[in-house]
Amino acid sequence: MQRKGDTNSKVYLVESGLLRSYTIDEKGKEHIYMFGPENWLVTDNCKPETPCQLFIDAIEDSILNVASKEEMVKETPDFNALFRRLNSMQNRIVMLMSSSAKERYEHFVETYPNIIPRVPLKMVASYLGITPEALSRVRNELSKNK
Amino acid sequence: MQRKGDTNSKVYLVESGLLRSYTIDEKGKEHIYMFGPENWLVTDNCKPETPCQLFIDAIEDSILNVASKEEMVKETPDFNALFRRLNSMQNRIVMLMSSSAKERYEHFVETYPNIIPRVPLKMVASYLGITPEALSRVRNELSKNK
DNA sequence: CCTATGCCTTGATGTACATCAAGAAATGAC
DNA sequence: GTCATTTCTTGATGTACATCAAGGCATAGG
Repeated sequence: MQRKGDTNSKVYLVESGLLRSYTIDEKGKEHIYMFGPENWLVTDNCKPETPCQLFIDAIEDSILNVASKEEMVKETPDFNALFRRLNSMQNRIVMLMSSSAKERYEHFVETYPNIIPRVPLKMVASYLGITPEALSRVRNELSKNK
Repeated sequence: MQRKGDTNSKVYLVESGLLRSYTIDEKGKEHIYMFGPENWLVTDNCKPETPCQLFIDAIEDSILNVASKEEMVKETPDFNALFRRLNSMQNRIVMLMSSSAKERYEHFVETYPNIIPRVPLKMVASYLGITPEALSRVRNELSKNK
């Protein structure tokens, strides 16, 4: 139905049935991102033109109302901000489920390089869901490898 | 600025500065939910009339554009669905950062009781970010205590 | 019937991270 | 400057969860 890397910018409104969207990590393990029961809107919260990171398929036989993201944009002002927001939440959840503390930190540094110098590291640790001690060791590790 | 339990249904658009929204768990530890640098919209994604679960305050001196959620609703159709969605993502992230596998499972059962019987437990485990084995042990634990 | 295949469980062991404790380094108050 | 406070680091130990391996129990197909 939808596979990682597709640029299928669809939005699925579930009329009946049950969808799931999920990632598959490098070890081949699935991480379900969301179940989509009746009346849920299932989509990859990435920008319409970018490749998807999620797989979407049906767990039960389902009836769907399919729209394109572009259509939705017309109906909803400032949808770009919403996409950004939802997208970052999504990334966050996926990171929390499937990445190590080190990976989450590296991702954070890449994504929000301007935040790092502006907050105490313990706040970054908190954002990443780890302790300041763990973050300290992660950074120690990373600086050695350079 | 905003404290947990307030029904301060405000939306903060950050013009300059830096906000953070965060939870404090039962051990008194803070879990930052989001940083709000320039041009970000910071709010608790709960319904306008419900008490907030997040604290919001400023890390740097900040200039904010404050609106009420009600105002935003008028400008954006189907905002209710959006609130539900954002709210569930937020809960999810908070759970992932601060709760044990057991707590996450209990929360899931309460929140989506209708999902459980409809999917294999291994999918629930995946949704919770744990292995099927771990979920099995958690359920084992819980059934003993009844 | 027998044999797959997928799901769930249980046990043994490993590991990433937390917790606790202490000290170093930076920051600010006076 | 001194002292206090906060931040960051380092080490020792604990624990929640993962991983690996095996077996039981279904349901489906021959």
